[in-house]
Amino acid sequence: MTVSLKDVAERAGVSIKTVSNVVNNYRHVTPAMRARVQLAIDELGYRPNLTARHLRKGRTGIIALAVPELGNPYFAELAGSVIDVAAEHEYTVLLDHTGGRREQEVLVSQGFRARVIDGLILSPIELETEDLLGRDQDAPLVLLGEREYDLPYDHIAIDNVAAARTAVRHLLDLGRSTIAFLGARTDRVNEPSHLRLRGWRAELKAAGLPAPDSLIAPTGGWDHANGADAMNQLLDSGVTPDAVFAYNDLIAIGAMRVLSERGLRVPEDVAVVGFDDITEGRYGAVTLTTISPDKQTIARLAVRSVVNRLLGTGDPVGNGSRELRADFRLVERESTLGRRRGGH
Amino acid sequence: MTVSLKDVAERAGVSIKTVSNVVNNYRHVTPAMRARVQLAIDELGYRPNLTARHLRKGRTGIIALAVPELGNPYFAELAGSVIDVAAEHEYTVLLDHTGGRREQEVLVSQGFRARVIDGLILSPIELETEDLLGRDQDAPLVLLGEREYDLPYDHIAIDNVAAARTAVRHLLDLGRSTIAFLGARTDRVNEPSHLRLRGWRAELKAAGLPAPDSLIAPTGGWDHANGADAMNQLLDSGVTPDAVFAYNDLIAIGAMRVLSERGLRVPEDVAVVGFDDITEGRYGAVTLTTISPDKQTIARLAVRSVVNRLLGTGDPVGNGSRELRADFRLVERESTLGRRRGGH
DNA sequence: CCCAATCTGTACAACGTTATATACGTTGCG
DNA sequence: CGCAACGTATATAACGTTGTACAGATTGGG
Repeated sequence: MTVSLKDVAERAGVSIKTVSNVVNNYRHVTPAMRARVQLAIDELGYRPNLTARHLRKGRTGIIALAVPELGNPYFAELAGSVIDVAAEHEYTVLLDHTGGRREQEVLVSQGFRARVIDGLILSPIELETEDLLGRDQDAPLVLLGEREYDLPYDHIAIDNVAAARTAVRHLLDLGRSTIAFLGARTDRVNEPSHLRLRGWRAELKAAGLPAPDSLIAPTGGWDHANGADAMNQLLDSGVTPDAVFAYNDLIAIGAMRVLSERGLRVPEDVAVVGFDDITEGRYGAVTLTTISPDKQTIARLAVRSVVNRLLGTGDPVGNGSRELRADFRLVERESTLGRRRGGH
Repeated sequence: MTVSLKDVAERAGVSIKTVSNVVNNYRHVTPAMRARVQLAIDELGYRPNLTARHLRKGRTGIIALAVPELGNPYFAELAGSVIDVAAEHEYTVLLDHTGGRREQEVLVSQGFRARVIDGLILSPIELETEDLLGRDQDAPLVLLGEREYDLPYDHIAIDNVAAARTAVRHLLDLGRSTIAFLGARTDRVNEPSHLRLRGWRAELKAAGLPAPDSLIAPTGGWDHANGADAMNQLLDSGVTPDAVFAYNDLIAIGAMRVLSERGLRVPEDVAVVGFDDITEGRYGAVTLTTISPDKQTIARLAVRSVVNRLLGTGDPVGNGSRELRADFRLVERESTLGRRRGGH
């Protein structure tokens, strides 16, 4: 059923290796010979067995991408970009999601279906530095996102502190002064690593405003429901901010729903800024002002980092870690500016 | 660096095959021997090379899932489910997206990184029957979604006609009579395969109402922007429906945004029903009534179909095609019922 | 106590590919 | 003309695993 090099070789009356040479476009093959072999290949419909090739070469041509949750459009969109960029480099993407659970993240970082992948792009949530210390995988690892590690792996992210400050500044410029933060981590010890929260604090301080904990609404997760819960909790606690900066767009949108339910207008009563720039934010009843990370660049940097390490090119210091930065920009929409007259 | 059966065998002072037997839990291995080998395995930190195993066994343990667009939350959520179910069966998922382009779909169906995958789950948009006729892949193929093919492959979907009729009936029950359809295909010849449109027509007819083409708004794609465009086009054409049934949730949400921009209230002026039940629909200013397909079941059926054919179990007629149906239900929310008093 | 049946472990080949070394022609140059 | 240098194709050995066939050890029944 399945046709191998051997079959083609027999048909063309040459050796197996010659067929292999033709398939791999090696030099030192006469055009006549090439044509003859190619004919046999076409006639038999030969296609290389990648498993065998990879066993021999020690590479599989597959890189894994592990994100917390595919249901979060940010990660789904990012995954789409990674798949496309990987394809440009002739790599295929094996996708996994960790649910943001440390246990799963460790599992993935340690081996992930051992040795079937050449490299790994991981977007961790709960993973800790020590989880990666004992890693003896030869497959290159690239880390994505907000977390910071002092480890010899490339890390790709936007400048989260600067981005958060930009968002808060935008709200300050609009004359808001009581700016809540929605979506802080509560389950981790090293809260300092929460860069967006740090940016929120820094910008408020720079403006001479207080940044009390009462304005911080923690969440257990990062989706609509968590945003709604956090907003309710904040309002129930007696605090009524005139602006909200959310950890991500899903939380922001969940919060906006609650504001609407409680009769508060966005942005007149409460202005809202999110983070991620997912498509969803562009089509609500009130479109969402948000920080837009350059997902294309993030995907490109991540794939390139893995591929370069595999090829041994690029960074001469093969083991050093690098901080690779992607751009971001503030996209101003109705949740802070209000709806422009004239409709569409 | 990488430790193989050979290394373990040398350390334990046994043959390679004995180590293999231990690894694979074969019977006829004395407990003493098993312990001795296991010790060596642990000491050296041996882990099987899956590439080699798969070359030998002819299976890779990887199934591919190809969806039109990961940016569409429906497919992202479905992909998440497929990954989970596949993991239960000890399969890993390789993910690709086709952009809904026929060319890509054909490519994927024909080989997709030839021979590296054991099976394929494909959700086609533009693919035609003849594209699959010449398929000589041995990897089992399962088709997902609305399209109908007369081909020897399992097909998994909900009853789209019935679902569409349920949605339209809901609108009729609310007293609406001018019900538009948003998101018809215009670029295909065999429009008859558009089951949701068929259901819309059938239910209107059953109610003794006309189903004129003027109430059908075609779209070029299936996202928010297409829905917004279609809604604008429909209203610009002078038609003002009192209800809209959209091909999917993204189109419905895009349409709702336009309705709001044009000063039409949902549901008072125009009631809206979507299709897919994506999370996004639960958190807008007006939550979306929608048809909710059982994604879990779809994922389960799809993976099982592939796995069963690989194992040769299940369906005794190995070549026959089967129509596997998943359930759906109508989820009634504010876009048809209005917002309940009392807020949250 | 012997022979057959069973249990335990081993040697070898194979999966399909590519790398290495080599054989055999051709050229090219002094 | 002779020898080096090169271009072209081949045979053989891996990559790491598992299936097959078999050898040696153990057991059981008569």
